[in-house]
Amino acid sequence: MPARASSKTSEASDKVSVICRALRRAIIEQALEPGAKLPEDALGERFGVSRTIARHALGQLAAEGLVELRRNRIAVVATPSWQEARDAFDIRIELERLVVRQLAGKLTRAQIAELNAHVDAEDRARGGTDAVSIRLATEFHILLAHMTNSPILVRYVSEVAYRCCLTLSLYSRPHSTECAINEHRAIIAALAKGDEAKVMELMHHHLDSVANRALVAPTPQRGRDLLDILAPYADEVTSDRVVKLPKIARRG
Amino acid sequence: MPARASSKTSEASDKVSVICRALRRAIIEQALEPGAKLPEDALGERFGVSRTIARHALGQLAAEGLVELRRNRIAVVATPSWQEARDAFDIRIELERLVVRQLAGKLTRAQIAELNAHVDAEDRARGGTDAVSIRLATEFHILLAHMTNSPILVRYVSEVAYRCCLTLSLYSRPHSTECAINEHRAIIAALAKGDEAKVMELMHHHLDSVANRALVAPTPQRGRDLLDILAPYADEVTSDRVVKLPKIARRG
DNA sequence: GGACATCGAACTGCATGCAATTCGGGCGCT
DNA sequence: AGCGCCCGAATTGCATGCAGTTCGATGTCC
Repeated sequence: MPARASSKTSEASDKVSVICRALRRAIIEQALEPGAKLPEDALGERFGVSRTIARHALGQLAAEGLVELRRNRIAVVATPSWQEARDAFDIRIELERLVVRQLAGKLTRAQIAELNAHVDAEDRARGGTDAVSIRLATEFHILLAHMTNSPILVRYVSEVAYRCCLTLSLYSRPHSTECAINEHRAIIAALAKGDEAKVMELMHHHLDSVANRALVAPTPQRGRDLLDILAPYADEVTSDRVVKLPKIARRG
Repeated sequence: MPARASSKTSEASDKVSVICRALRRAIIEQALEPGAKLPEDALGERFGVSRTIARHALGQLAAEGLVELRRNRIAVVATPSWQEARDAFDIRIELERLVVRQLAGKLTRAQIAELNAHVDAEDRARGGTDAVSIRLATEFHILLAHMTNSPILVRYVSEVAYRCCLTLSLYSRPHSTECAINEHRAIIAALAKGDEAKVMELMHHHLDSVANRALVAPTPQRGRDLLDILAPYADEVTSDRVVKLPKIARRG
């Protein structure tokens, strides 16, 4: 039997929403790297809308944490710190445990088939680029969330999964997606079997290992802002004698 | 010792942010009831800004789930369904268990004092209106989240707590806040003692009982839209013979 | 009395324009 | 060369204006 009566949870077809979706996808596929500039004019021109709309879209994405917005400054793709990335994964683990807890033993045959089809797609994409693999893996989790029919859960899982995606492009070493795919299959099996405890454990382990593979160590440097890197050392500077830093390594 | 090095996590001082904060507070204090209309013009005039800014603020609040935005229609304060309210509480329980798990045994004396001071304030407000009590109780949880120094966790806990607040004004019977205050004190004590398992259990029970006190039963009706109420019955109507409803009970 | 059509007011969707701020390259100085 | 300054171009912050849609009161007919 289905987990709950179905209902549509799709996003509106506003121009704003269209731009949001496009940017979101570009970001998680790493077409837009963390730190990439997103000027309102350029976005507006690219999508055939006015700056007002582009601006609104950036506001939405900033609310989701995918974009960083500072007053009077060009918006940039978010560059989460290592700690923020770890926090995001911790939250994600709890949320997705909740997802599979609600879903265990309550999926229809059609839903299980849909999940399997998705993992098949992941399998086929193994030869392609990392970006596509990562996107598909993320979408598997979002697909699961959708099946709870809880719009709020869908929103939070999606957001936090996107954020995790973002961090992968910052801190990840070239990783193998194969074991992740197998873990997806195991989760589907446990869901179908209805073993609630088992599937929660599987999901926990799955996300934890993804996080550990990705967030190898607090080795930022790459893509980090100089000021952030030096922040821990700032306390040692007496405030009346501020060190003027030479302008090197300033990412444009 | 402190849980983590402190950092500021306050919101920007944009005009948009100011309006967001004001509306958020008005909503959770029930000055604005669910379903209340929020025309862009009126907001702009009230806050001394243009419609563009008011519109942007509404977009942000919609992203947080506090406001409902439908194309070409006046924005309204969100009216969550009973099921959505239950979902929000379920998510909240997981998130706040994570909060206290991270915090157990890691609070400074100053932080514990701050928490106690807050609960004292809750105590003093017991004679006042329900709205203020609810707001203070909610802010206790947000204060806890802040102490994790995880901006992401703060954001999610805040959002979901506000949403829960919103549902209280919809489905809650006149409730007693006293036991909730005692539970807050118990949580502080367990945090100070560093009993991780105990505090997670306490938080779980606390939120669950708040939810159960509030969400007494699937008894919508009040403040619900007629169409939503009748949605479950819609399946029984053949689509070529749509029943035209008389225009009653249309909330303005 | 109650359902329906109609029309003006109200409101939203969006683009554009102007002021204020930031960015970045070139110039002069050491 | 290296560093700081300055100024024009680029960019954001915000208000306003116009077109299209919705809302609701009124009048009309049954």
